[in-house]
This record gives sequence, C-alpha cells and structure tokens, in this order.
Amino acid sequence: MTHSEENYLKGIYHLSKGGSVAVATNAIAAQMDTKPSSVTDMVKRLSEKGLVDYRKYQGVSLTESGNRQALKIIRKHRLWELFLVEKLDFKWDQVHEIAEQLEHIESEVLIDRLDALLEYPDYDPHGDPIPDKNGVFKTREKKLLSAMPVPSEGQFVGVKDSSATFLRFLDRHRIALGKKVSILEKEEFDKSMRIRLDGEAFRISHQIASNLYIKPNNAS
Amino acid sequence: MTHSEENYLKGIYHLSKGGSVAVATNAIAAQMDTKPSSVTDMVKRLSEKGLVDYRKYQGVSLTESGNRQALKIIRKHRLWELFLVEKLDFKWDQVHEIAEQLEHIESEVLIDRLDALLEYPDYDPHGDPIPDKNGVFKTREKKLLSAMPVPSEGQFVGVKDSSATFLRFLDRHRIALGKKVSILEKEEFDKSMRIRLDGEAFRISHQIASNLYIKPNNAS
DNA sequence: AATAAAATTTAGACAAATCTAAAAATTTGT
DNA sequence: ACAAATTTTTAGATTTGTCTAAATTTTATT
Repeated sequence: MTHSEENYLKGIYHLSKGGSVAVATNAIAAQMDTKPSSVTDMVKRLSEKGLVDYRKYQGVSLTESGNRQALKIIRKHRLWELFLVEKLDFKWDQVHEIAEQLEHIESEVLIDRLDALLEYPDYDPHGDPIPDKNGVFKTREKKLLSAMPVPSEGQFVGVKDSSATFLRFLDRHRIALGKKVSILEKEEFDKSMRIRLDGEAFRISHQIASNLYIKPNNAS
Repeated sequence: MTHSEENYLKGIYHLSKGGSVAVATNAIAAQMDTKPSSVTDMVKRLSEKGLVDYRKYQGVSLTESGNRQALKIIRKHRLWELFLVEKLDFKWDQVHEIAEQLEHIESEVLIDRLDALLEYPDYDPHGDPIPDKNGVFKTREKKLLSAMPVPSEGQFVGVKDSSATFLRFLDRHRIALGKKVSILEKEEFDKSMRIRLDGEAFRISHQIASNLYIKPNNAS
C-alpha cells in the first residue's frame, strides 16, 4: 500500500466513525484536503484492491480488510504520538505532524516493540484509544462537556478537536487530561459554562465545551 | 526533497567516499539498483536543484549543499539504527531496512531529541560514525583486518559489509565490535588468517578479514 | 588513428497521484 | 413531478520516477 492509499483508508475510517456507514465523495475530499475528482480516482483503486466497497454515486465504505488496514495505521499513529510525548518530551500539540509521517513506516516488529516499550498503553496523548495488535481497543463512557448536566462532576478524558491551537489554549487554561472538573452552571443565551478546576472556577465558551470529552462521575 | 532524491544523494555520497570525487552514472545505477537512464534523469533534477555538479558524460559530484543534505540523511539513518538497537532491542542485522524508512522522516527537533535520548553517540551499531547537527563526525584510525601486520593486536571497530548475512555470520563466530583480537598468522596461499578472540584461536577466510575493521593497538 | 566496446544520454512510454473543466447523475425545492 | 442546485464522475493534462530501445559519446584496442 502507498502512503496515499493509507491516508485515504484512515480518512474514510474516521468519517464513517469506524463503522461501515457509506461516506460521500465530497466528505472525503474535504477530509483529505483534495478535489472530489481525485477522490473518485483513488476510491476506484482502493475498490480494485478490495479495501473499500464502492458503487458510483452511492458513496464508499470500508471492507473488512480495509477496516483492518485502517486500524493498523491508526494504531501506529497513536503509538508513535505517545512515544514522542513519553520518551522524547514532546508536547501534545507537537506530535501530530510527525506521527503522520511515522505511521507509514512498515514493520510489524517495530510497532510491537514500541508497544512493549510503552507498556501496552490504552490511550494516546489526546485520549484516543490505541487499537491492539488485533485491532481491538478500549471504549469508555464519555460525553462532550457541553452535553454534561448541571451540576455534575467528571474528569477530562479526551479532545474532539486536536489542533495545535486548541491544545495550546487548553494548556494556557491548565486544562489537562486526567484532571477533575465540576460543572457549575450553563448560560442559556450563549451556552457558555462555568466550571471548577483545581479549586478555581471560571467560564468557558460553548466552542470550547463542545470539543472536550468528559468521563462523568458515576456517583453524581 | 523527495525520498528518491534523498536516496540518490546518500548513494552518491557513499560512492564518492564523502568527497567531491566524480561518480559514474553506471556506478550510481548499480548502487541504487536501478537503470543508468533513470540515473541520468534524476541527476538532471538534482543538478537543477543545485545539489550535484553534473556535466554530460563526465560523472556527478555533490555540491556543498548536496553534501550537507547527504550528511543529514546519514545522521538520521545512523541515529535511528542505534535507537532500534539500544531502545527497542533489535539486533544489528535487523535495523538497516527499518532505518532506510525512518531516515526520511522530516523533523529537525525529532532528530535532536533522539540524539539527546541516545546521549549524543559517536558511532552506530556497525561502527560507522554519526555526524552531529553540523555534519561533523569523529574519525579514528582503522584498518581492514586483512591489512593488519602479523603478529599484531587490535580491537574490532566496524564492518565494511553490513549485510544481514555477514553480520549473522559474525554473531555465530562471537565476533563483536569492541572485542580485542590478536592476529597470529596469515596464509600466503589463500590469504586466510589465524586470529585469537576470547582466548580462543581460529582461522578466518580472506573474504571475512577484508570486511572487518580493526583499530590497531598503538603499543604493538 | 580507426574501429570496436563500453558507458551514457535521449526519446518515448507507463503508472501513480493529482488537477481543471465539462458531462452526467442525484437530490432538493417548490 | 420537474427544474434547479448539488454532487459525482469522466476526460484529458501534469509531475515524478521509472523503464526499454535507440542514438550518441567516450574509452579501449589493435
């Protein structure tokens, strides 16, 4: 498989939410930052290789085999991201671009060794689950902060937007995965929320709240 | 720069022994396992980018800029090889192919961090010097085992042939970099040699002796 | 120095991945 | 349901890196 083919599989996987939902040509083009005509071309190639199911004008979905490949690439990407943070002291906003390159390195052993070095981790630096050798990954209850009831409590477990800009914003506000958070109130008008973090209460916009995943406290 | 361009620069660097000696099209084709006509094509592209000096039918040499680039790629290759051996428990015969891929990852920071993690090493697992950030590397006195006087003593410091086959042969004979060796005798007829290693004497063929680098003992 | 051999380059072709512009199919709105 | 808008595909072109076969240049031989 070429790098480009791998990138398309990963893109289609994300758009179809890992499932077998059919994805539109235009959606793929947007995701891959390319033109719809290029997508049509590539999708035909992937279809010939048995990696996607494709019927003209009807959208694309991953085959069993395509799904397996996509999960392999995602596994590699997330392991490399964690490696960069854990072993090379990168910040969580600096790892994506490098992992985009590293995910295409071909070597099963390499990835297994990396997995071992990192002690078989379940989640990457952004809280996304890392598939194991067989493509199986942990799922956990999580809600967008914006969807949490008021009042309630929970813990940051992931980000929906993982752009460097957003991640650095979170750093500046001391918001980090693993931290406890209390949801204090929600403003009807602009959907902004007041939350308490590290004993300090402050307000965050809906934009922010709708890009942060929380694991709700069962007790609440 | 594309992967292919990088590979050509590296190939030309090796053939010209790091110097500015002109290299023949056919030699490059052999090194890169490709056709001479493909080399001509690529060399023209590299020439337009100012990475090589090229005059039709007269061979190719690296420019200042081309040399700098080549050293960067070699630095990356060797650091990754050492990383694989030191941190991921690979054997020295398993790292080349993976490093061939990893050497093309683009990120200055990544390589600097890797360099730091490995504590700024001078040599890779095959005894080849690792250029620093500025392309500067250590040189040390070394001779082919086949060129050592009889009797004499020294220490294994490198391999000329670093094919997996040869490296595994060395493993089976307990020959490893850093070990002391005594050269006992040399057979006129077939140039085979008797050497002592770990207190045990044995015979090795000229083929082997001419692919092993020794640092001679100054005292002898 | 002429010719044969070897090395190198050119010409033309191909596959991968992309693009633009135009055509075709599907979906939407009334 | 039918026209308009949108989406998707096709056709044809471009770039990179490669190839084969033919032409050209250089080198070696007599």
